[in-house]
Amino acid sequence: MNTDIKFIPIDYDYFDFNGKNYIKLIGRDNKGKRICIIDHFNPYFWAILKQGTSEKTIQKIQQKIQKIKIKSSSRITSVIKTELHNKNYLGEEYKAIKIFISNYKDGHAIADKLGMKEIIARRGYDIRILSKYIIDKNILPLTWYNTSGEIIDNDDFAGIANIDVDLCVKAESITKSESQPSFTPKVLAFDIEADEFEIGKGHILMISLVGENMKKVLTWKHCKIKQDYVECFKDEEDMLEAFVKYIKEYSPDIITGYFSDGFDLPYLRARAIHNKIKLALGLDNSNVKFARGRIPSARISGVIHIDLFRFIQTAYSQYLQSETLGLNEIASELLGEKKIEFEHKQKAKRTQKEWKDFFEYNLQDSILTYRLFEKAWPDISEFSKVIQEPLFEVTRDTMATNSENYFLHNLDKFNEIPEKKPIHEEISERRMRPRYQGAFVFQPTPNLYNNLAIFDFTSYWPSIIVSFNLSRATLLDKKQSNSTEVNLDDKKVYFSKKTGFFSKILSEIIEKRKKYKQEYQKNPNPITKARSNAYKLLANASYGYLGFFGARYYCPEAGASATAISRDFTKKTIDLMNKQGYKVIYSDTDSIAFLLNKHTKSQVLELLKKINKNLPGIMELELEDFYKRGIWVTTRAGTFGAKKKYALINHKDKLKIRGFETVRRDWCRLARNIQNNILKMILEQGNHEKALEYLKQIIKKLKKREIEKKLLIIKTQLKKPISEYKANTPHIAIARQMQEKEMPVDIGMLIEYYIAETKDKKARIRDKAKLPDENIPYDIEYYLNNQILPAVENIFQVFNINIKEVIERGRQATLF
DNA sequence: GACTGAACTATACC
DNA sequence: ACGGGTATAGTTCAGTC
Repeated sequence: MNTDIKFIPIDYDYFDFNGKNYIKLIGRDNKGKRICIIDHFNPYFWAILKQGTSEKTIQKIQQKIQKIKIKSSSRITSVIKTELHNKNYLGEEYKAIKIFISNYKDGHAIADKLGMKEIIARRGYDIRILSKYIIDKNILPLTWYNTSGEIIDNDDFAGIANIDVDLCVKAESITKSESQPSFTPKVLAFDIEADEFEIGKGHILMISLVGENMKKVLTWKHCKIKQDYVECFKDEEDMLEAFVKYIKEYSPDIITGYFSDGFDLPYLRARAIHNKIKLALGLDNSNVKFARGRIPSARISGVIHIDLFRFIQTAYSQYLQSETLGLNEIASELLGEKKIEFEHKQKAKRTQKEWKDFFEYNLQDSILTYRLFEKAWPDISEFSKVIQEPLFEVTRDTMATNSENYFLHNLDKFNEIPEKKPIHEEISERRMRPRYQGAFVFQPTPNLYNNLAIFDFTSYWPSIIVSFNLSRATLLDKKQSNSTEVNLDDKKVYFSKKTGFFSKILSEIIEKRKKYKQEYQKNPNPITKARSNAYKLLANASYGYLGFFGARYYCPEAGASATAISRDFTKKTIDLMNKQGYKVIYSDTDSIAFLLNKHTKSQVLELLKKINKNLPGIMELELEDFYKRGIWVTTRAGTFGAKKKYALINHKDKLKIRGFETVRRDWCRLARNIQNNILKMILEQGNHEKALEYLKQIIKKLKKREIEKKLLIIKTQLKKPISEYKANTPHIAIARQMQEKEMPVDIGMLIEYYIAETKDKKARIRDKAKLPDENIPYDIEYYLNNQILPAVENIFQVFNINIKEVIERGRQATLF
């Protein structure tokens, strides 16, 4: 029976039937029904021919290729057909044979059989079949399609249709719909609590589930406690089975958790195995599968599992203020939610009241995850649509991979054959590469400055890459008549002036970013913002991509050229500004801070126009802001001005603090707060009087032991397994103590401690470091000399005040 | 045993 | 293994006097 439906693909999968590859799309129709579409797809790859190979030879090669067969236990893969095309590869024209094969899994094996000397490269066999399908058939995620085809039943394709959907169709035609109504997926958030931190070691005590019209906590513990959302089961096994049942009933498009790739789903799997039950969450009743990777990604067949932590880490973290990526902190920043403090105790110690709080806490985490998902959905879905990769992939891939995928999905417009991924030896070779020289940082003179402004280059790296056409394909072997020459430390490199596909795609990204940013400003909503943001992230990742060892279009020469060009422009602009009667006081990479020197704001804008007139290509300088005051200090050694460390106040009294201890999470709150307040007082008032008084008061309090302990806690991140540390630092000493006490210690955690007084005055700091709950008095001298004074010393030095002497004088004065 | 500089480590800036 | 380089700064640790 035939049918026509309007369908939106959400999940992409594939399967083999009779040795051939088929694509399985899961999504919804416009009435909200769950649909599965089976589509046929013939994977292919390219054999690139030596330029000048004769037609006759090519025909012979094609005939040879057509006879290739790969036999394995489960299938015979053959070449279905070959086609000859005129293609581009790294910007040059070639004849290339397009080789269609019956099963993509044997692509590598078939490519290995192409030893003919006329074939100079084999490409495209290392692209995932689902990406290839999307590129080739142009069936994009989260886009509506009019689909017609034959309804299939459970017996077809060896039962592939025997899954939990309303309708399964074997596609005959799939065409993009004219109307693209907005789509809201059905989402379920979940979170587990266990009595042991280590995966699988303890029991899962409870699981919360939150969706639209769904708020549940499933448990098998303390069932007497009456809470309407708590549902009680006989044991862990029953609870796990109910968890699976509820998810099936709810039938979500997306299941979301926070760190669920790394914790919740591995734990659930471990406990399911222990209880000898199947975690059959897939639409085909399959188990959760874990893909290889640094953090294994948990995949559920037919349902998109999204670990929000992973997406936030790659897409948001550089723009967030939060010091950790924990759910509570991120939710409080992104949603403005107040944090719920909850102390994780050993199970034996919990009171009835505490169990009640535990249930509520568990539910709250799913609520936060659900709301965070709603907030992130525009970004996640736009990312998927812009990059043209499925939701599962864009939420797991790093920015380098996302960028690369964007390029791969846009190569066809340039008739370009994709470059291959580097393999092991090449990767290790690339990783040995010495660093190339980076951007320019201006050596500031420490002082308090008045009346200044900052210019910065918009999208600096992308604009240089585009304007100078820097890329792998445009890098030339030698100087040509129409090439750009760039001087690097040890050599000269040349780039063609004929615009390459990399620059073209990147300039499109920048243009779209501009366009959607304007659209957002005209019509501010989460979708226009997300679209603009997706292009911004892609543009910003392009420069790092050039130097990344895993990149298909790896080109450190282009990266090094971009920085060489950047240094040139920044320095030239600084010179020009100084000659015009301004005084540049600082610069880092793409920004220039300068004194107005009696110039008016409109004169500054005129200067900006003048500079922009002479900038090449799409390079552009813009005004960041005008500032009332700014302070630069010396380094700790005190001999010269510190780079990457300054504080500014604009004309609306808004502070901008960079690099100071205030913004560093590995300093105690006390030192950070004092420094922040002192910077604020000095910048607001233009002098240090009030700040000095304030400092004296705090030091008095410190010496009288009136400072709360929570202000004295120092937090340091554990960045690798404890055993790999060569130095025995305070945070490692504490981490070891925590392990002995069987407290959870894991990579990525912030280790918290404070410095306590000891009898041995010369004891090492690590020997004085104590866990926060210990009751030994804090070490006054340490907090004074190693926290407070280092944080404020060079600020007062700007006013020629030696703060140590002032404190010492104060001490002697009290003696008299 | 005090001192010094290198090594190790963490974190920020753009 | 899962963008880049530049920069500051604390603590430990090994070598020197």
